[in-house]
Amino acid sequence: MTAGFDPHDHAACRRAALAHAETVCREAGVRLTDTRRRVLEILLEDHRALGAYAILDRLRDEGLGAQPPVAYRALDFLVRHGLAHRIEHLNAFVACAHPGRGHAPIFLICRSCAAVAEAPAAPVMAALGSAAQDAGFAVDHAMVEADGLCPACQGAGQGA
Amino acid sequence: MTAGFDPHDHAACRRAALAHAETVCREAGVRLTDTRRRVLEILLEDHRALGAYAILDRLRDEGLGAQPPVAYRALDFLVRHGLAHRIEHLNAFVACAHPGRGHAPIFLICRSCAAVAEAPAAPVMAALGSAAQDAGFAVDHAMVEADGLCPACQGAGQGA
DNA sequence: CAGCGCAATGTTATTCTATAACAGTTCCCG
DNA sequence: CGGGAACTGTTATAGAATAACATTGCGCTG
Repeated sequence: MTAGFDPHDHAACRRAALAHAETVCREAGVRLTDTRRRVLEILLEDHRALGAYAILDRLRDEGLGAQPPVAYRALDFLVRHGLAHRIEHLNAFVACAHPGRGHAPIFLICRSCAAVAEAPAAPVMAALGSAAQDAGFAVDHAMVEADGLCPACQGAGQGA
Repeated sequence: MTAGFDPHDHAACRRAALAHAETVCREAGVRLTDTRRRVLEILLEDHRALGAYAILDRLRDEGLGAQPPVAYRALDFLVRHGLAHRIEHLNAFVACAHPGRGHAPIFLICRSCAAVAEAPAAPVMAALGSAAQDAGFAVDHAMVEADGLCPACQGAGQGA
């Protein structure tokens, strides 16, 4: 169940993610404020990574705040609650693509169209855990990001 | 053969890495200039990630150049030739810990002492490749970085 | 050896990313 | 209604990276 590249009903996908966010926040006793919700909505527009400043520009256009901390605080919140993920390689953020699963996902990042998919992490994490154990290393958090080409961009013969 | 955490003859380790760098450059027909060599030496001082600006400070102290591009160009060169790696999660760089093997390694990063080890990548990459294939994604380059505690810091009961 | 061309360096300036610090506001709970 | 915690607004600054352009060094080829 890789989430991201497959065609799907994206309007439903967004609605579900937003509803899930409401639930998560209610259960955690935290507030999904206007700015936070709006940042999530912006990230949910498509399965693509956005930089904090790109998001900030959008917020500014909408009169929701013009300073970097506004965007960063909302993004930190979303990441903390598993509603979005940070893509280290891009210094950017994506909405979580499969609400409901507690996870440390692995990311497939298309270098042509910038789409980001989340793939099943378990086998990779197992292999990583085993390598770490051999080294006597205790893993807290693993980051797995693959650069490459998504199915659509392979078909289009993209090189960049 | 995880490289990094185990105690070892580090002087020999550095010498070998430097000799390897000479070879690689000679074979590739590129020049290991003063700045490039010096940056590699600085990275080789220990198995730890250094930011570009930390390296730049060292270069400045030694009169080898004071502007960011000096450090970035040398680092790009080293990374391009497999003599150093970029740690995305830290926006930092480490010397390659096992010269000679063509590789896309996986990194184990101690959050207490900042040591970085390279662990065998094959099983992790295999699992990742399989997940990518299921998604129809063509992987160019995979980044795997695990945060946690190295053996020494676990023993010391570190929390930060 | 002259001169061409490429690789590498030096430098200025700028952009992008991220956070510290502090003042003010809102909201919930008792 | 009062107190505290969470949230927002804003200023300022730190940190990471690159664009752009002038200059120098080096090797090759004619």
